[in-house]
Amino acid sequence: MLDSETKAVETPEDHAEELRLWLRLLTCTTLIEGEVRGRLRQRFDVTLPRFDLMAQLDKAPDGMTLSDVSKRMMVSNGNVTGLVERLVESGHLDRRTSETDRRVQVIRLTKLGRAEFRKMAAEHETWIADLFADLTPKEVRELMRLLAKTKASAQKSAGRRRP
Amino acid sequence: MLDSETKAVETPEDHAEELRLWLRLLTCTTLIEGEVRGRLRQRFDVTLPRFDLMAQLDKAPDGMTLSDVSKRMMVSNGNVTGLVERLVESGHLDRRTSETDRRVQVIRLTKLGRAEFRKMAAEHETWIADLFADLTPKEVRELMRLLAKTKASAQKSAGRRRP
DNA sequence: CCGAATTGCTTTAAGCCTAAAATGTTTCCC
DNA sequence: GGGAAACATTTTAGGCTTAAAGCAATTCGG
Repeated sequence: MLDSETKAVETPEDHAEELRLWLRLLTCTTLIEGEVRGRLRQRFDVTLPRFDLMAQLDKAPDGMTLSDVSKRMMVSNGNVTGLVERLVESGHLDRRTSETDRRVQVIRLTKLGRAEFRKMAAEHETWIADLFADLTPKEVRELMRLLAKTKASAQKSAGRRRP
Repeated sequence: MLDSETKAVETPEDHAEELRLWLRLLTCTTLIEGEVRGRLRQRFDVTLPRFDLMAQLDKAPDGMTLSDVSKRMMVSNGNVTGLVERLVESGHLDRRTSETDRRVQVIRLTKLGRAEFRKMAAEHETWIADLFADLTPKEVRELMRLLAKTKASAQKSAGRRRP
């Protein structure tokens, strides 16, 4: 029975490499996220989730539904409800019920919201550039490619479990 | 004054590439994290933060202080306090005050905690392997390298602001 | 020594986040 | 048309998370 040697049938497979990769990916994200969170708070007294939500809306001049936002931000529906509530309260968002479908809420940035967001976004972009400053343009491109592939792989795997 | 043309002094620099890279990094992490969180809950009825904390302790048979855990997990002190409280309550952790420094709390996995963690970790490793399954070994290595560089770059940048 | 930092941890207040159940609305299809 | 299924959002209950303030214990500099 040479097969058992060549095929390593019973060997519990070693996935330590992938595990380390995942931990490193998580570390990078946590590190950068924490840095951005702190700067947003100090410079603009705004939370990261609020900034993220405004970033979504800035790309959609005609507004978005709560479901759209929820999918884009990859957070739960209930989460968006609360986030929007606070941003409407502070005058950054405008929210109205759709006239064609009364289930749907459409939200937009107010003039104030847009102005404040643009100011923050400009600075935010320089922070990100600085955080990634040691990567060469080529490395940035390669990282983009590998992360795109990672995303596709993860989506496929997630889909297999919950189709 | 040809300088202004050749040097592009006033051009606001374009960092769109880095920004897209950051968003992609964040997407990958959020995607995988959400998947792992859901599986841990469904299979073992445990939360991701609890699993992460136990993972730290599994690597430290002699226990760790709360500060150590806080640094390793990159979360706030107060966060660890609450997390540990609940895990001691459920019998997974043992906590005692250091005899040489009465400020310090040393925590360890209990026998139960270790047994349960090992069971979860084994399965967890296969999930991660599956999520990254479409990457070749070479791509995994390259991604590791680029993320290491990213981490170093981000740490340097963070250090510049808060030394 | 002894007071002043520093360190390790906890508390507090506020906000973020999820899963699951509930509510109201629309669509589908017989 | 009318009930069932699907959909969009909100509510609920519980847990996570942070920044900042507070409390003890230790260390450090004079």
